[in-house]
Amino acid sequence: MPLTQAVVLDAALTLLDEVGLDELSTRRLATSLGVRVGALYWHYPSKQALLDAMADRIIAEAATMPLPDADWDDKLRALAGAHRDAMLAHPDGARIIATMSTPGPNGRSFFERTVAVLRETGLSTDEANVGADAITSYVNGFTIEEQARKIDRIARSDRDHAFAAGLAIVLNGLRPR
Amino acid sequence: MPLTQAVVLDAALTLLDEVGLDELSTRRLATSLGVRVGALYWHYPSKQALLDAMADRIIAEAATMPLPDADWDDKLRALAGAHRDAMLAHPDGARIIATMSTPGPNGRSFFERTVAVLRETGLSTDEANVGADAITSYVNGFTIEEQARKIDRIARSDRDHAFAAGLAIVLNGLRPR
DNA sequence: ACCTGAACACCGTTCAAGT
DNA sequence: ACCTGAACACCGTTCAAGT
Repeated sequence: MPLTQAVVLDAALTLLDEVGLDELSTRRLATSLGVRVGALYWHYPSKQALLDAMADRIIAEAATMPLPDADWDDKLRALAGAHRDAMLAHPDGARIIATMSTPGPNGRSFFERTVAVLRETGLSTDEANVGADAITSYVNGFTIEEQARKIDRIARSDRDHAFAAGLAIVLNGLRPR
Repeated sequence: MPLTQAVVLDAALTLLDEVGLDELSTRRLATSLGVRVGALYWHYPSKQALLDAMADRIIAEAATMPLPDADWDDKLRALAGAHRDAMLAHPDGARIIATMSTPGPNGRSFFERTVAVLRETGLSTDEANVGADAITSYVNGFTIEEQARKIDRIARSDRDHAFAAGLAIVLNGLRPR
């Protein structure tokens, strides 16, 4: 059967999990699929386009995760935690998100979910966008640093605690008064 | 005269400014210095080691910038702004910081300056470290996103405003009560 | 429509040998 | 001490030609 975008994408994520981003070459990917390199370019116009698709797939889980029926801050904690977990689920996941050229549909819908929760607290659209930007920037910044430099050097539970403590500061800054 | 680490580093930053990170190869760098590729490996053990040195040089300006004689939040705004400006001063500056394998002396001393300001507000060492982590993560996350995707698509003044608004949320979360 | 074959123009790194 | 020459083992991308 012929290749499809979805098959190439799945193989790319599998290869990422096996070898990491630095070893993820189009040629290795082609070999893993049993085709020649050139074949990939019929399905994706460039390696970056494939990386963009991988990035959007990585946040897909966070974008579709069910929200807890709880207070606004618990909802935001759940969203931010799912965002971080999605990136940590693959080697260099955060770096792939950080380097993507443009956010995909899952990335945008994840962001809109955060905006929606903030609107529930009484924020205007502009204020909610700023708030979602602050949370997203914090999560991305923390997780990129964490995944690039702390993995296997600091225990996961300690990193979870540090993440929660910083998030608490951001959420505290968003608390309605 | 023979090459030195400093000369190689300066040439690498110049080349970065000219062609960006994706075109910054050891071979182009060697050509710009008038030597063969192998010569670089006498001064730096790997390209990543050179990128780490570039990262630490990029934050150097923020690490040595004089602090305003003002309130704690104005000091933190000055530090965070200098941090962002330092990364924006070079193409892909934020990406180089995000991808560095380990923070250098300037990066660490910049972080310690942030911690010191937070301690002045009455926070414990642990609390100040969490706070500095939150601010740093926010600045890195915001600037990576900004530099990767918004440069030349959104006016600098609008990006400055968005940055300040998000930072205000983080600082608000750190306000002593 | 989808892929192969083969090329083009590159990479980062190593290391004996030169000076 | 510092660099050259030359190689090793790769890259991403393109595109005529095949099926």
